[in-house]
Amino acid sequence: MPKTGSKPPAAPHAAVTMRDVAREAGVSVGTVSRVVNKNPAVKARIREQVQAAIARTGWQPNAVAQSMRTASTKTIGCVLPDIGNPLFAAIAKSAEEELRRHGYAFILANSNGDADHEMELLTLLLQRRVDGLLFAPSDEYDPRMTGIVRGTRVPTVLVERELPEECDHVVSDQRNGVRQAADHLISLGHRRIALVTGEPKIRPGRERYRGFAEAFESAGLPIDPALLRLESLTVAYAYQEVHRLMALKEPPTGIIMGGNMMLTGALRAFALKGVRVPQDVSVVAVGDTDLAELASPPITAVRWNLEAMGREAAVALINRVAAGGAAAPPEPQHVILPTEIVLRRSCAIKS
Amino acid sequence: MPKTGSKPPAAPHAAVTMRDVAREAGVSVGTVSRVVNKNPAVKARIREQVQAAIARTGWQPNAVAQSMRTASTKTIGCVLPDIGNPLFAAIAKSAEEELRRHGYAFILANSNGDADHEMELLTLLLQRRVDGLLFAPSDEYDPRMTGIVRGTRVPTVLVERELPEECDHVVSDQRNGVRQAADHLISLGHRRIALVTGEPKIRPGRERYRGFAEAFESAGLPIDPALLRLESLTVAYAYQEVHRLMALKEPPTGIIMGGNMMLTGALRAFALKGVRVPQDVSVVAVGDTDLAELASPPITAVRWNLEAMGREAAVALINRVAAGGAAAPPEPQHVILPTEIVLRRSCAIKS
DNA sequence: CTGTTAGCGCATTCAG
DNA sequence: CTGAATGCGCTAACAG
Repeated sequence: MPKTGSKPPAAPHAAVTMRDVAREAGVSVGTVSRVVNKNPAVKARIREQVQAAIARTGWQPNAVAQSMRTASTKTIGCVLPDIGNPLFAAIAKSAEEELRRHGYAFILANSNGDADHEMELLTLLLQRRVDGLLFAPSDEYDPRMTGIVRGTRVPTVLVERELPEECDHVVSDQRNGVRQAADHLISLGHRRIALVTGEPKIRPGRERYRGFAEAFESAGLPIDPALLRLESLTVAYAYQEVHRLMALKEPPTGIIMGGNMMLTGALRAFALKGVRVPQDVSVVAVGDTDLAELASPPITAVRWNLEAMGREAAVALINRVAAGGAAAPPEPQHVILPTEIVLRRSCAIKS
Repeated sequence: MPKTGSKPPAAPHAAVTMRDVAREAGVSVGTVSRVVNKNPAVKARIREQVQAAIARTGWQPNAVAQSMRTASTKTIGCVLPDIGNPLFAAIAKSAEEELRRHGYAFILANSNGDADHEMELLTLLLQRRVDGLLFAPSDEYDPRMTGIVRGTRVPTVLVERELPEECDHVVSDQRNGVRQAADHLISLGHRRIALVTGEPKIRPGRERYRGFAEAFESAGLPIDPALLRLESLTVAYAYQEVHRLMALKEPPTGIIMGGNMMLTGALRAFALKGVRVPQDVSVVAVGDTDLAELASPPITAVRWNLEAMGREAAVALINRVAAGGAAAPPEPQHVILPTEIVLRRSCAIKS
């Protein structure tokens, strides 16, 4: 078979490399590299030759080799408790979008709120040399976690969590949100108000309780500790504790569900027991969802901009990474997104 | 200052490498590599020395270099339409979990159902040399997409999509699900039944219509084309079309919302117009959600195991990747997960 | 303006 | 059983 002008498109898929392109174009690998990296110091004619050769060979740059050489992976690692929670799904989605617009890939991992597992994930991501970390730790006081975050040179941005001395963070103003929720119920005449939310080991747990306490304090009212359920953010916990709360001799007349998933548990408990909202109990959800909007009655809820959280976190990360430890402000940057309360029909005047 | 036995933990963070560990342990890099890779042909004593040196230096293997050398990234790329949709969030979550258990990292990207964007994402992931692809294309007939999938050597598993000749896939039996939904409404005496779902360019759109048609055919009933709305899976489309449907001179007496997000749109439309379920219209949702369960009345829904979808897809991928083009069955493997209908209180007998 | 070359950090021959 | 040497694919000096 006589040799024709152009070779077949490389061997049966023996991973075509830059060298193949160079040979095909009759130039050196350095020149191919320059064309790829848009170095302007390449003559137009040569550039075209190279581009043609790239097209002919079907070569695609090997990002692994590029990372090896440049010590930058253009990859962000993201560790969240649970992407199945619409809250984190929304944050991950908008963060991923913003990051990709800037050329970063997005490695996602779920910790399930398990600190041990979380350590493994962080280690894994660091070994993969991610350029930055988007992170919502399960326990802000875990010394292993703080050790890693402090020890690494990889820029880290926290979402809905804080390590104020160490990291940038993007959080929502849960304190004010719950404060408004409690104020609202108090203004309706409620005095026995329950708060069910997560532990103080993460920021939302602390801030929600704080907002709750502020509302009572400024109203000159005492908090009944029997109505505080501060142990978990899960649906199951919400279900169980609402159930118990409503079985009290003196049940609360108002309940604040301090967690995105928790309204589900509360509504399940109400359905089971035939509790009517708002006749039997007034409810405020923290975290607005389809369910809050479309339940009967629609549930008053505290909301904030999740899409902005992800985006802001991504922007913060990009700034840090781009600054490369250089021009970046040495002090951690903290952004706090506002919350607002959406009044619906789940809260009645205390009779 | 006299030299003490152990050096300071490397320079102020000059990325410690295997070479540093080797020097510290007084062995060669080859030996360090063997220890790390658990090569048994290393004397216990040396192994311990090396491990001590690793601990002392704080060295972490550089996964980028490993990938470069081994031509395997232990990374799976995942392109889904929208991680904000709980359906895909659940799939991504369980897939990620299974993959990580097998040592794979998980790069996630949202296509937003945009085919152009999708091409870029695929290209990006391929350049990053992912070991496999978990993918839900926006349009099964897009020739650019099929070209890439066919052309690459990277194993690809589709979820809720099919390219039966090219790829493994994991899908749910939407045809049967909608068939059951329609059968149910028909058995209740309904004849004017609307179906609102997505386009036939992706499997769920095709299969849902097929199940719908089967039910009518086997009941010997005609389909009124005016009640078919087959153009999109979005909340906005659901809202708009339900609105229009209920404004018809002869509105449907039953509606099947053929898409996970679509019940939200339907309930919004009902709320706005004061349409009562099931007095004014009976409703079946395809895709079970908190909203379907907890709405008033609770909505009859078709459901399937999302967690299994993600897991099965991950397993299929792992098998392909591990087989490395070798022992894997050459024919694509197809798994179809069953659906079931959950009867609730949203469907009434046609008066 | 383009070619040549030296590594990036590691796994893996091949010697010894 | 361990050390030395090679190269994965690419970028960035440096020469010319």
